[in-house]
Amino acid sequence: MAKQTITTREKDYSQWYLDIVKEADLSDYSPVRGCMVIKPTGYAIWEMIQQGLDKRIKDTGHVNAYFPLFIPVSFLTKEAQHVEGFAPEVAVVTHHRLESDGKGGLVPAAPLDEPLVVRPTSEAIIGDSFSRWVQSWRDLPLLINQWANVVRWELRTRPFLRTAEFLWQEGHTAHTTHDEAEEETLKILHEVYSDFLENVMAIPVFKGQKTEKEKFAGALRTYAIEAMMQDGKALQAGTSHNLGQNFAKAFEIKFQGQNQNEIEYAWTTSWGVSTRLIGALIMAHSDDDGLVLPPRLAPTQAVIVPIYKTDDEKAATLAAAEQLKAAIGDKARVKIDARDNVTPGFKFNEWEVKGIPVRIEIGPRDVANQTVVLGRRDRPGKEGKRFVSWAELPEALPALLEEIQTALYDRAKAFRDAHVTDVASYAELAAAVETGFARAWWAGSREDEDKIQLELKATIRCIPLEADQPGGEGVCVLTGQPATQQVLFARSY
RNA sequence: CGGGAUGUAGCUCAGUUUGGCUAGAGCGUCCGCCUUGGGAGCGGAAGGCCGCAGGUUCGAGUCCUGUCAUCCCGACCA
Repeated sequence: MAKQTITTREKDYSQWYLDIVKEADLSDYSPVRGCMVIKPTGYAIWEMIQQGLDKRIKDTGHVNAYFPLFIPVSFLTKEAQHVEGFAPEVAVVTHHRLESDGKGGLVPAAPLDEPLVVRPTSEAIIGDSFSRWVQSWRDLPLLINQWANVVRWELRTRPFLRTAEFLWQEGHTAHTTHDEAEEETLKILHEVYSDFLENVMAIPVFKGQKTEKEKFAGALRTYAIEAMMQDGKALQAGTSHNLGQNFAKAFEIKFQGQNQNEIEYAWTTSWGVSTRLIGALIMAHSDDDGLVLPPRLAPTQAVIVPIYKTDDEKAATLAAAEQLKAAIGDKARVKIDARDNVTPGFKFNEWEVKGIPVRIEIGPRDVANQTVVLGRRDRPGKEGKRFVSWAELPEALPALLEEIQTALYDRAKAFRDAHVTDVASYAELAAAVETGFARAWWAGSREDEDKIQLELKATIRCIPLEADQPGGEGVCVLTGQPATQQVLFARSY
């Protein structure tokens, strides 16, 4: 039987998460507090996320570029809301040389004329570039994305969910009108973020608008996708901001219009998702046996484990494995685990902990019968095992992978639906956020939100977009006033 | 930034209460044999500035002072 090295979700959800990260070999701690080493297994998942998003970003007309890591501190002060939001957590570079202190140590020696901020996000430095790139209406829209690392000196960190340094993509665009910027903001939310999470990561998301209290520092409006984790808490998985003309005014992004001599400020947007998505992935699908990867995202979709005793059997099973891998070709991403120094049982467990969607076993009996055993990760034990002939495998495997993909999405969706409660009173709201999301009519103020956060540790995650809004009118869950919109409350990561 | 805990082998930890001979275990690693359909077994070996600095003492992993770091919980977190 498997050694239990992973804390169960029921016993300690937070520890379970940390155990999965460790046992699946996704990341390692670093000598610097809050920073993280992303190990090859974890980085391979990030590369899959990058590929899927990069394609969608380019398909919607954007191009990649790269902007500097360092930002003059004065840039950050140009947009008042922005500086207020980020100042508490920026890392600052103040010197550029180390000299010996005479005792074997090194001390910073040469102060910079102007301190440099290590980017916590790039609206400022990109706004500065945009101010020079945009002169005419012909220069718009300007549709840029960058893949980069950013630093936010967080006080409390957790692997992938919140780290001092993290990897992300940030899109930055400039447009001629408010409506065009708004359209861009929503297009990213739907066609890039939501599409990728639901169809590739198999994570159902709520798409909605942030309240004034929760929106991005400096934005006109913020939209987000919110996912539910298995403990019923919310994780903001991606954001898309309509920045209005706030940053254009702060950074002088101006253009001359088509039919007039007047100079206008551009309308800009920004949007991003990060390595936090790996945290979302873990908490959406994994179980007490380890990581569970949705097939479309899995860097390796199936592992062939040969089983043998004698040299002859070894030769026969390995040859069969190679033959089957070749027959599958590019229909699935398959790896052969030919390691000779660990037992099949060890391999089974290792690939299970690492979340590989399908395991293919080939032993002497299978060679004789021209079959393999397929085991699916989302259904542990005998229940998920079945025999398939060699001839059927190249078709059966991709079909099984798609079946698992759908099953994972359906399972996550069913879980989420079962943990969203419509609430009509404060008592019901308080009870609902203990175990999941609460949907409520809302007409409260920002102060009312603060009060609920203080008392219930829950915030308004979003005001769901039309598709999820019932329309009509109701009664505010807190104030009893007439309300025209519903919101989702939850505790969040 | 507040509260709690921990720093001893690559990893997880025991030993510290009550100072005392050459600092231990399990896992992992290396070598050999044997094994392989759900984390095998036996034998052998390597591996330590006991976080760092100072102090008390005949003697410090253990007591005292200081310091650094990490982890967990909370507050904060576009």
